[in-house]
Amino acid sequence: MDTTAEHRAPARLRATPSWLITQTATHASRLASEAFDTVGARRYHYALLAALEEFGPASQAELGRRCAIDRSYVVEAVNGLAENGMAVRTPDPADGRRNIITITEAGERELRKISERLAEAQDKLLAPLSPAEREQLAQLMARVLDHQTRG
Amino acid sequence: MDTTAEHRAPARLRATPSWLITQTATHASRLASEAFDTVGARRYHYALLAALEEFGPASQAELGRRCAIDRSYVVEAVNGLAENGMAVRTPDPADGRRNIITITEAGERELRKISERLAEAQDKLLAPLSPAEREQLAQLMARVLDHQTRG
DNA sequence: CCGATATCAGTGTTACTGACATTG
DNA sequence: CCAATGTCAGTACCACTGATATCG
Repeated sequence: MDTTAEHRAPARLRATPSWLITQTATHASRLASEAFDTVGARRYHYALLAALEEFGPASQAELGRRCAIDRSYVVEAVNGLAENGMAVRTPDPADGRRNIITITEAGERELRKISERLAEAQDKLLAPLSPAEREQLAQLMARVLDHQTRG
Repeated sequence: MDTTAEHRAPARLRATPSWLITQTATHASRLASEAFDTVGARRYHYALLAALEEFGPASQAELGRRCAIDRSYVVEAVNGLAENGMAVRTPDPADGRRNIITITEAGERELRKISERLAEAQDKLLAPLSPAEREQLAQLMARVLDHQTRG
């Protein structure tokens, strides 16, 4: 975007939390994408691998629920992971509808590699905030998110 | 999305600010879109009308810079506004490259109407936060945003 | 028959890229 | 010649919808 904002945004926008959030999210996404690119990964790789590592093998539907990714998109995401040998998809012998997705060692290595790069991106994103302020922001955001997903 | 998260998201995700932000932004966008829909408006209507009202007539390039909308998208956005009689596009007599966009009275009425609906959406989004916490969140976000846009 | 699952086809929004002609 | 502007064509990511087949 060539929108190098040497001007100030309208006060109405700056006073609208949803605008601040979506705008900040754009920068967050760009920085995260750059981090993913350095290891040839995608956004959903990180999410799915994190879920598989933390909770163990899971069905695609459960992965979608965990990571807030739509079922239809989980299909493509798992395809990508399987093609790159980061996860394995096998039918569930106990339930003919399900697939069981399992993370591989390569997937676990990839997850750690992505995490390092992503941490650098977080640092760039939150550069102007102190550690305490970063924590505060994360807490507030998590509460808003919990309310939207659970409440 | 049918991802009714009765499960908890992976700790790695919840510890990643960019994930929290983009996730929250998804909900913010949805709530804002619903608000826009009630008055038949779009996201960029609000942004452009707000800039036109606050700073007066402007070129498309300047509107893009103010609102952080790409030039190529401003074209379509202004088309939409002009078709609905909310703004007028005239060539700049002083600079043959530029158009001058001016808000109409209908546009100003529309802006106020959108603002009301949008305020309700903010309330739904930030429901779990106290007024002080909402202010805190806005401040933190604005600082992050300023750092990303100004450098 | 109902509900969940995996899959696929398709839509809509929006950020972004690259190209182009025109003008300063 | 270079920079800015408006415009257009096209890409990519992702949320979301709806349909379908299968299975419990």
